[in-house]
Amino acid sequence: MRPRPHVPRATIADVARAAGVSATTVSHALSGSGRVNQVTRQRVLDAATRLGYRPSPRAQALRRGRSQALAIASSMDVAVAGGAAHQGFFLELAAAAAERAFDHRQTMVLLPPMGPSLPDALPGLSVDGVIVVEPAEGDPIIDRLRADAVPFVAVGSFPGARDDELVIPLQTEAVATILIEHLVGTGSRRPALLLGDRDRVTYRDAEATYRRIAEREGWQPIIRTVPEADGEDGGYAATRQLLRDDPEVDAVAAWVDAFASGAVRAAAEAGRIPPELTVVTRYDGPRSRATRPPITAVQLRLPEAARAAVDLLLARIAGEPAGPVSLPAPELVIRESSGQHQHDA
Amino acid sequence: MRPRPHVPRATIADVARAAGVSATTVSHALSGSGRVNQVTRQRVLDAATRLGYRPSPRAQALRRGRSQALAIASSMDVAVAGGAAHQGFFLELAAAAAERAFDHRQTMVLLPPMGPSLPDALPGLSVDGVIVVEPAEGDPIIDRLRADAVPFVAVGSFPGARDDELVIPLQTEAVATILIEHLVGTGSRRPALLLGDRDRVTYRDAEATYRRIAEREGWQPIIRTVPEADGEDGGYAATRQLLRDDPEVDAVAAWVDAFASGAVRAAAEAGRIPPELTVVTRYDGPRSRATRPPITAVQLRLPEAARAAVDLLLARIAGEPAGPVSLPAPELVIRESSGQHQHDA
DNA sequence: CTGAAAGCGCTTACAG
DNA sequence: CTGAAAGCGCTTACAG
Repeated sequence: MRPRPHVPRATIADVARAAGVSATTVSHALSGSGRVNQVTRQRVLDAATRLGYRPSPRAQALRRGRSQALAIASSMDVAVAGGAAHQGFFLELAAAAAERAFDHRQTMVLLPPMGPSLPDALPGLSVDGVIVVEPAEGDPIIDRLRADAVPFVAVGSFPGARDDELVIPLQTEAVATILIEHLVGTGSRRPALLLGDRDRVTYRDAEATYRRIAEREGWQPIIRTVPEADGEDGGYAATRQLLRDDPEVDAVAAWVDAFASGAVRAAAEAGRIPPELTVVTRYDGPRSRATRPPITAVQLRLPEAARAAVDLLLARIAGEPAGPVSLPAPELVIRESSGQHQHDA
Repeated sequence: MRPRPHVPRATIADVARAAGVSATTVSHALSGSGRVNQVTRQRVLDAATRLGYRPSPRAQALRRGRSQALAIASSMDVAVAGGAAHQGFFLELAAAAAERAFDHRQTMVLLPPMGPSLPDALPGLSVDGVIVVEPAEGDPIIDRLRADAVPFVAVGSFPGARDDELVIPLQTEAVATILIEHLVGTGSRRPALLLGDRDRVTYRDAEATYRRIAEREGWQPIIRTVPEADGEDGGYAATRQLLRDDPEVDAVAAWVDAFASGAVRAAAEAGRIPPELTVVTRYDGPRSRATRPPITAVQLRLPEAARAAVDLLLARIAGEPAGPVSLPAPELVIRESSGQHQHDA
């Protein structure tokens, strides 16, 4: 029972010797490829079991040119995607993607949040494809992947995507509409929009939707840009300034959840609590729930998106055509940061 | 500028040819090992740059017998560690571990939460070592790792750990003491303890600490066991039963955060809200913060633990002696689920 | 300082 | 049905 420690793993040659056949036959018998006599096959199987043989994944990877591994990377700055809390959007996707990959007998490599050395590290990875979360315009990760011709799929559309590149849309237009219409519904007359300073499709869609509805409602558009790298503090600073510049502002749609936490803090400091000033954000995650008061946000269906990303990427790697992706519709989750308005209405 | 697509990656042979030297010399020049003439080295470097050469990680892995990859696995059941939310304890560790691994030029494989097929998949992984989160008695992951002689480090002590096995203690005694003494401080006279149904060191320590303090305080020990696989619903059911059996119970220390959410729900249903019935849990994570009311818990210093785990594991793989690990002390985070008592006291 | 050769452990035409 | 041989792309004694 007790396996001998420090004994090197059995190789295919060991099994071949034990079964009295060639390595070729062992390979065929174990993989099911090629014709092998039933009796021979059984002999090989027995020998393999007896020796506790497991094909070396390293050798298989080299020989096949496949690592049976995928990676997932976020192109968001650490302050937004990682940082102290290490929770949220990216990890929710990563966990679901890892599970799905495992079901496909693939491994999922968790890459750290975007930093200067991340793109350079990509070519050294032993993976067959990469999932890129919300790439931006001129994303260095995308550039690198393209240059090295490694298959990838983006979660979230991105500016400059080519026709043959795979994208799982995060329905950002629908999400933006839900959120901004919610502001309309809560009676806001002067809502501001807080976006990150990169060119991302989610920001574009948010802005377009906001402007469209603003025009319809007769709002004067108020849009501020926050450096993504500043995270929560950036949202705080921008909101503080906003409220000083224009005390009439009665709502803040902070697109990034970290910004929203900062916005809530700045609002509280200015004595502007929920019924008087509403804060909403795009992603309903640990952060929107943990902030006091909790922040109204949208259920984005990230696990479904992650699973679709894995399936699509694997199909692409295998050279198979990929079917169209359809995700369940996003849903508004009303929390205290705007719930009061709701009741007032 | 624009790299040609579909052109296969340059190999060491291509570089050798371009530089007019042997592959051996290319290898030496690039790795810095062995003596290589400065002029020759430069020629090699130039050729490598020109061709965009990157050593194949697959070939290096096979040749060196190292994959430059680690994996992280949770031995907790899916209902506790993963499930719908996909957040929490395990992911907080995984994210910090991935960052640290990256700093060491290693890759981190995110394994899905424990399930029947997980242990069997282990030998097929191309990794040099594994981080196992909170193993239990007879843990199948540990068994497998031992059998295959793959280096591992446990985050959290575990029953049956051998002398030469690496462990990052999660200071469970200190944590248990902080939590139970907090119940004393809030004036609880009849606190119950909710543990999972596996044999884990954290449960052992919690129970021992609880019994010790109970004796000192003259409490009658009330301990219930919940199937880990039942997650939040298990905590709910156990607490409901508990309150029916003994309406005098005035506090529940639910060791697993999922149980604690269930406990809060059951308490609310029974009309027993915070000042009257306190709930505390071990891990201060997204779950304890997101539950209404938020739950008093302990800041466990998981990122520090994850970093120590990576460092230790890498040292072990390299055959280096590993220094002793010391983590910052855990700290109580008082939230509404017990905060009122605090004020009453 | 430089290179020919072996070998890491497989898989896959190819031949018999 | 079975096996000898080549080769995936490196690194590392070893020899010169």
